[in-house]
Amino acid sequence: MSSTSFTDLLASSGVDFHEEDEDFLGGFYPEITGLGLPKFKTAQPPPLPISQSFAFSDLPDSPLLLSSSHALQETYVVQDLPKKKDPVSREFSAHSLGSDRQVKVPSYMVSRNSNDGYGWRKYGQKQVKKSENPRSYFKCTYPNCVSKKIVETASDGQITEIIYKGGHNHPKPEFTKRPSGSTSISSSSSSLAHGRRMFNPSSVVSETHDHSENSSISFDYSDLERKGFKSEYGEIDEEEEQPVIQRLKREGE
DNA sequence: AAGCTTTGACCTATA
DNA sequence: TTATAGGTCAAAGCT
Repeated sequence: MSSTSFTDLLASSGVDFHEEDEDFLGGFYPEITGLGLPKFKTAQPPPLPISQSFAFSDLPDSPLLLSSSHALQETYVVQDLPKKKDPVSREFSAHSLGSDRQVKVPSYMVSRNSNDGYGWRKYGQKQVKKSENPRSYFKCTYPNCVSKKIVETASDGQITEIIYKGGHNHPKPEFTKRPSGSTSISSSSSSLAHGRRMFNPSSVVSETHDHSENSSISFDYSDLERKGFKSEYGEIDEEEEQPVIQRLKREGE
């Protein structure tokens, strides 16, 4: 348990990226809140193109997480392991066990462009002290959507951490507004139109610190899952993520 | 022309 | 109360 890999977590959760997308949606219960800290095999990020394949939408729905009265701020973290220290452990002890809910997975579970199916607009970048890498701040471009994410990238372009804040109040757009995109984000958007696997923490909840919002959590999630997830998952473009996932599965064996 | 990124300045929370 | 760090704004330029 102490050395549970992310793949192990998935496996132990009955999750199969390939064949059980629906189960994955509803059955992914990462053991991050009490027992050991998931130790992902992130010692060295693979040099291959990162694929946004991890459906974060599952994480917040975990009863394990939501059962906690401390399910407050919606924050998900996707992080790659830095050189030495073990930020996963740090972060988990600092957040997952506390009031914040942060979930970390290897960066190779996330596309280089943080392609999660939504349109994001960068509104800022900052070099923070706690990390050697600059953070980029993104907002969801969907009208009235307050969802945000913070992406930390290493100098080599590798995403080392992604933090999601707030929730989308809308389903994942089928198409983005810039199919001809010229930037990294936009180019990622072009693949969004292919209906990639959604990465949608927000459809689950909106950013709130109010416990009463938990009611909306289940509502949003179930609603979206019924109406949108299945159809979206049904047309997943696995061109990138499958190899990654297979790799993960192999590593986890 | 619209929408995006960049980037320095400003605002705010926290110790 | 103040210093610092993190987060956001908004103008300018780019695609």
